[in-house]
Amino acid sequence: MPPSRPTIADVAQRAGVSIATVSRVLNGTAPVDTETAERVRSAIAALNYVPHAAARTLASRRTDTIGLLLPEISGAFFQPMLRGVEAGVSEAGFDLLIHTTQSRPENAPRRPLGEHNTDGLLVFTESLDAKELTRLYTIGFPVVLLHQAPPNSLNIPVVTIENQSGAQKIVEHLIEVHNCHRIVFLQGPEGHEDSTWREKGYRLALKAHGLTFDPSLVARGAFNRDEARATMEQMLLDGVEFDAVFAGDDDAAVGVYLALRQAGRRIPEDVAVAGFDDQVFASTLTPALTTVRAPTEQVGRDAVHLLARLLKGEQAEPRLVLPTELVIRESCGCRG
Amino acid sequence: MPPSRPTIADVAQRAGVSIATVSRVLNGTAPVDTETAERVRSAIAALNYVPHAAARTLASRRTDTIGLLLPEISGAFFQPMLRGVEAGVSEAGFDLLIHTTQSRPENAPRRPLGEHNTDGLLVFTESLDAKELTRLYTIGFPVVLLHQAPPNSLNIPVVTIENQSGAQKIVEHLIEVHNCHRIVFLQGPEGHEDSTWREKGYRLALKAHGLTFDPSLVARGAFNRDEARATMEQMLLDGVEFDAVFAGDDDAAVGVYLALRQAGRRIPEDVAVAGFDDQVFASTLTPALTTVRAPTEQVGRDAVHLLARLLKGEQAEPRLVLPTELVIRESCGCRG
DNA sequence: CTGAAAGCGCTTACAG
DNA sequence: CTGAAAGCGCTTACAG
Repeated sequence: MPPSRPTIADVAQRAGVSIATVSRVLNGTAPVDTETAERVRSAIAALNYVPHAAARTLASRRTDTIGLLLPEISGAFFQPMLRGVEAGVSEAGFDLLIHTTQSRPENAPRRPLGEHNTDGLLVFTESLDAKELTRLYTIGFPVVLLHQAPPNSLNIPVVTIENQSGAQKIVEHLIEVHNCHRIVFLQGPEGHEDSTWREKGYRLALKAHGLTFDPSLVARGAFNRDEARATMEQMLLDGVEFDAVFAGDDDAAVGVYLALRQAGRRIPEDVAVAGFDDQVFASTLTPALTTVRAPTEQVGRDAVHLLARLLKGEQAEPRLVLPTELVIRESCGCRG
Repeated sequence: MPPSRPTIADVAQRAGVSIATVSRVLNGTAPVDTETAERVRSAIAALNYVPHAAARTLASRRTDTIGLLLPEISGAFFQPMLRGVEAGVSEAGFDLLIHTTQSRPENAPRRPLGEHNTDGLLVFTESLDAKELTRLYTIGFPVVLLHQAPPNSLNIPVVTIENQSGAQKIVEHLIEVHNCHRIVFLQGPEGHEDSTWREKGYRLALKAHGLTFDPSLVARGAFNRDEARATMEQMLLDGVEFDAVFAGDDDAAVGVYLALRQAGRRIPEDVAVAGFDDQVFASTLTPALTTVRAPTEQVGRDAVHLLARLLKGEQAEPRLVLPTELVIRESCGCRG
């Protein structure tokens, strides 16, 4: 950077004051004579001076920035969450920096987001390992977890949704209203907590209606269209019998639609289908998808506010569980 | 952070070496005795030491991080671009930090992403003002612009797409194949360069076929579903006559669909409709949308590689214009 | 191969 | 209200 940027010393010199004074007018951290302050301000303007954030961070140990760690950013699921986080961050007066874990180069142990460049972190499921989470906890760095309980029962706050009761309700709808008895459940990715809870809800619903759990009806859909489609095709090939599919989430439900359609099974006449999330596209599918609405945008917003409270040193609830809601459309057999 | 993190001095002390040596094994910047290095490495492991990036940045003036500046992140349009950027960044061995302009708190002149925490910046249309762009250029900071020419004819590289010829081709298709004569054009947001070029293409197509340009057929769709819908409804109310709509982009095309449907106009029988981008949903609309495919993911990927070359001090082309392609489906009147 | 020391650009007690 | 100076945690010539 040859012409290079001006430093606080350049400003101080031009204004004929010490760098301490420049720092004070910059941050409003101590009273400065009006006239002096004016001189400093015009020096700043004349030089087009912008403070060097890394230096500021190093000296002050504050960044006014919140970090968001996600596995990926391009999934439709993350859109509402990002919207909520952006809104929350803006309301709370912070800056937002986002990093997606998926884009990490292999075996590069760098930490693009952490205590060195943020005041606190929002961490979505699977995007930080237990070791790093423990390290952050140990040094007292503020973290809020999204859709994931803390490892080793660390006391890290969590914002998540009512997965279990949502799942239970939708499966019970399938059983009670549509008389389904052999209901497939498609699990999410390995170790994904949302999936674990939804499976519990699924099992509870079966149990509540005296249906026995059949392991051959459970398989991995990975919350992913293509994987769910492949799994469904395999079950069809294997001749597994079923009259409904609870796809785990809406993305997987789309894969189920594709597989069933290709196999000539009608939805909902031959097979009822249900999703989870109520993503934007759910209502535009044919038939419109019956699903569970997850307040994903609110999760993002609430997580930011919770973190903001932590940053102020205030007390914060250790666990926020946002309610989900049944959305009955047509894929279960009801009429829109 | 009371228990606080260990520093390089702690590691040095524990390993019985100087901090310079620790730095060397950390960065592999100079040969270190195997045994010494081993001692240092175990000290690092024992203390769970992680270098403080702000300090490292301040001292070394490198971050190994690329910044991406976007107006927003939750639009469907940005998904492929983000995917491309993530892939490119990962291939090039950098970290990625994303900031959305939209989330900036009002009148807070902070710079969440800049020369202090990144080695270079990818800047999408409208997300950085001319003044800041000029400042970055002046200090020699590497920047690549996306879908936007540099202000004040600064020599900043650009990656964009063939907007004009794409637009011209699709409008000519409407004229030549479907005999449309009164074609509405919906402009993008104020000052949006993609829109300017697409409008030029639209006008060229009219001109090439001897159709006169009618200002009453041009209105703002803002590349936005709801705004396009409202605009379309107003035109319908005003009794403007037209036999086709080139919506500016696919999002706006959805708004056009909604407005036309509500007014009882059939697509394509009464009105032909065309979009731009070929977003994921374009093929699933009813009728399937005729549009122009924009290589948005490739734009993201190429921009990263261009920036990476800049960072190595290599020469880079000042302007990369990726080709677009006509995608004929049903909304123009062709049969799928 | 290794260390002492200067320096990166700021903030913040401490004096005055 | 203002300045001199220490310090934030690193990297990197410079010596040896």
